[in-house]
Amino acid sequence: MSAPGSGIQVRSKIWLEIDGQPVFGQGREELLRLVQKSGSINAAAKAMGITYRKAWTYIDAMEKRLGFPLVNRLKGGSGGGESTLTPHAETLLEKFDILQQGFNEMVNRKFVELDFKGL
Amino acid sequence: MSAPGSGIQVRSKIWLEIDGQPVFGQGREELLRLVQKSGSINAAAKAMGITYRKAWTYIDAMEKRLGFPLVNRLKGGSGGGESTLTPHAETLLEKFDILQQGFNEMVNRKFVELDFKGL
DNA sequence: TTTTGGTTATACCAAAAACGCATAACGGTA
DNA sequence: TACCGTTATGCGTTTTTGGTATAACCAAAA
Repeated sequence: MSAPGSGIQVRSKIWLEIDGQPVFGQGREELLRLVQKSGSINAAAKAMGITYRKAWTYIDAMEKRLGFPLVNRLKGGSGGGESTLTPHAETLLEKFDILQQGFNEMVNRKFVELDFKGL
Repeated sequence: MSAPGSGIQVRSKIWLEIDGQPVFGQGREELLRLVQKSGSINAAAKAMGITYRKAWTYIDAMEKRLGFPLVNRLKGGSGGGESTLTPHAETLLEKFDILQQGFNEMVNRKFVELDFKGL
């Protein structure tokens, strides 16, 4: 058996909830950023390595729980369709990014200080 | 529909992983503390409002992944049996508690500063 | 020696959630 | 009108989770 504590690592996460239901977190942030960048839910899903179905479900759930749209969707057209972020979504991304900044680093620093590896 | 941002709240958590598998977090910390206090996995489960089955599964998974025992278990005997924490478990609880201290408060402060309610 | 009682341990079935494939709807463009 | 790539969704399958029932265990009491 390996030495106690080896390979152990700390992880942390922040997310938003409404009525105890998760509404926004790191994974969904990345998804929205990729939609913003690519103009397509489909392309964003591929970039994340998840199915379109899953990406769509995430976005749909977010919007239903928040009560306002995050993505403007267009079906058909020249490119087959496209998706852009609403101003609400942009604001959300901006604030969440600030909220998250530095937290992981801080946690990791404390983790090392406490010497979890040498339990 | 309600005003945007109303009812929204921030949540955060820290946990330990080995090979990407969760090994220790807030729920499991509480479970171990209750085992410590009551001397029984069964009593701890009841106090947390979960089934013995679930509590046992948590502890078993933690031990398997960590590679060392957290709970000394005794079957049978006068009280039917009993469970106590190993020194490793005590150390783990202590360190994790420090790691977690202040984290939630800090997140909440930043959340208010950013005015998520008024998205 | 036998029974009792409360705990640990596990097998097994049910319910729920996640997953992903298949298919329809859509509308510029050629 | 046919085509193409995207959005949208139904539905069966797989995986995960959960809970109930049951066995194993052993000190002490009967």
